[in-house]
Amino acid sequence: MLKIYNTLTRSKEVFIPRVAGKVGLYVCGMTVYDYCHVGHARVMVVFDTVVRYLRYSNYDVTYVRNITDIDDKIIHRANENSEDFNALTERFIEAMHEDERALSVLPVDIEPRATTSIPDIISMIEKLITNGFAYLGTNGDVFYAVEKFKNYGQLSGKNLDDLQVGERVDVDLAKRNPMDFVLWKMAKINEPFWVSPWGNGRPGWHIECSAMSTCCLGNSFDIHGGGMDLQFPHHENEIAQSEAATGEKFVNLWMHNGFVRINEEKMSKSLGNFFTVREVLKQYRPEIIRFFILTSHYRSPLNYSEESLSDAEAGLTRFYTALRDVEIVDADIDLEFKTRFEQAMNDDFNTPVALAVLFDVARELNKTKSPVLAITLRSLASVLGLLQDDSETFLKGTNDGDAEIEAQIQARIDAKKAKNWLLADQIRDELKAKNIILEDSPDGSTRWRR
RNA sequence: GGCUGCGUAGCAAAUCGGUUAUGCAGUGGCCUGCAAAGCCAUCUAGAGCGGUUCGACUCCGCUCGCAGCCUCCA
Repeated sequence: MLKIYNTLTRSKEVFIPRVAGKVGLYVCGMTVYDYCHVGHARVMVVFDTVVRYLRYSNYDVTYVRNITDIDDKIIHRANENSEDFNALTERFIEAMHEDERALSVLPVDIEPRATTSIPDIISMIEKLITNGFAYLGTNGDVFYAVEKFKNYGQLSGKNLDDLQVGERVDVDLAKRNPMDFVLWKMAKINEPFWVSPWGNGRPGWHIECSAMSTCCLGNSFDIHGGGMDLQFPHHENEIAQSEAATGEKFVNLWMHNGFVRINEEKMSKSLGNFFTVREVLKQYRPEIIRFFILTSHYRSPLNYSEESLSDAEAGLTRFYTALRDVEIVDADIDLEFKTRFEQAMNDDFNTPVALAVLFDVARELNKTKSPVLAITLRSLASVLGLLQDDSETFLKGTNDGDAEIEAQIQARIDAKKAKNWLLADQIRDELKAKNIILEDSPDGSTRWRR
């Protein structure tokens, strides 16, 4: 029985899909004006793992994750680069897909873009105006009137009266209420625009997600996810928009993942303290990043550090070492470990506990070399998107220079046969200086890893 | 000011009202020419103060500390 923590109720709930056996999942994706950083990688990996586990649990999942390909920052960056905004977003969408593939993130089912959803966005804004939830501001922008929506604040636990409006941001006098937010923004000179009943302009940020999610998944759907920082105002506003437009309950279950931190501080673009996925990939193999992300529960903070990454590498090495030399056969997996793994994942996708179960499998496997345990380890790990590589490939890395290493190892084997321990140890030390670790087998052969 | 969440051993990270989490590192042993890998054993816990309880790291309250949101943010 799968339980998931619902931000809306602040408790773990037994997951019951609207339609038996089917799950509609929408996750707020990236604004594509720069490379993805580790924080974005966390969203991708976490929800990829959620989807993998739901599918493993025999749910028919429709996974939608949008791309925000028009907004102020994109326009700004395109201007900085003297580049067409479409060219800019295309570049970063391609880069994002590359990062995802590297991290073994499976493609989403539907990847709607704001710029190709304009008619849906306009029609939702029209409904909001008709239903009395939106109005034309004095500057020509269309705004959502938050006080018209009686449950405003239900997700974030905020009360309109308690919010310190205007303390750090100037109040826009075009709005009736300072908390009102823009649905349609008039284009300034030289800005990209789309034609609408309210003039040439572009959609506000929040409305695109309401339009795209309901278009792809229906007025009501099962799970909506995203980073913690989107809880307010983004997701709060999505609820207000969608429910005011459709008159139906928008989403049953809200999932929010925790931040990646650096030195106990949120990793973010605005703070400038971020590492892009491709930067980290220069130093660590992609599976290490994925493993690192899954060593922490998705709602907990995840502190990024060199030490955490090398710990992750050590952990993966242990797994791949255990899998080495064991024949992978087609067999039923060990029921006890399978049950423990599922219990962990059923408890709000508790990947740290699931990994602990896999480490227990690895210990047994090391003791017994049982093919059943090997297939158990590999198939359960595949639910987490891990351990699908060949052991030798992982342990040796992809660098070249292997022939030279093999030659030195042969020289050492000869030295060992001659009981020339001094030379044998010298060769081993030389290789160790190049981060090559040797392991002698009882049969006289030697193998190595990086 | 309002609202969230968190505080576990050297590091990372979970579970759980009473029984070994787990990984890395350390220590002792087995194995090895010596190592490495592996196996076995083992040392470091639960911010502080109260309360509930036969018993609390686990539930409740308060204090302190940290992070986040209230502005774009995954």
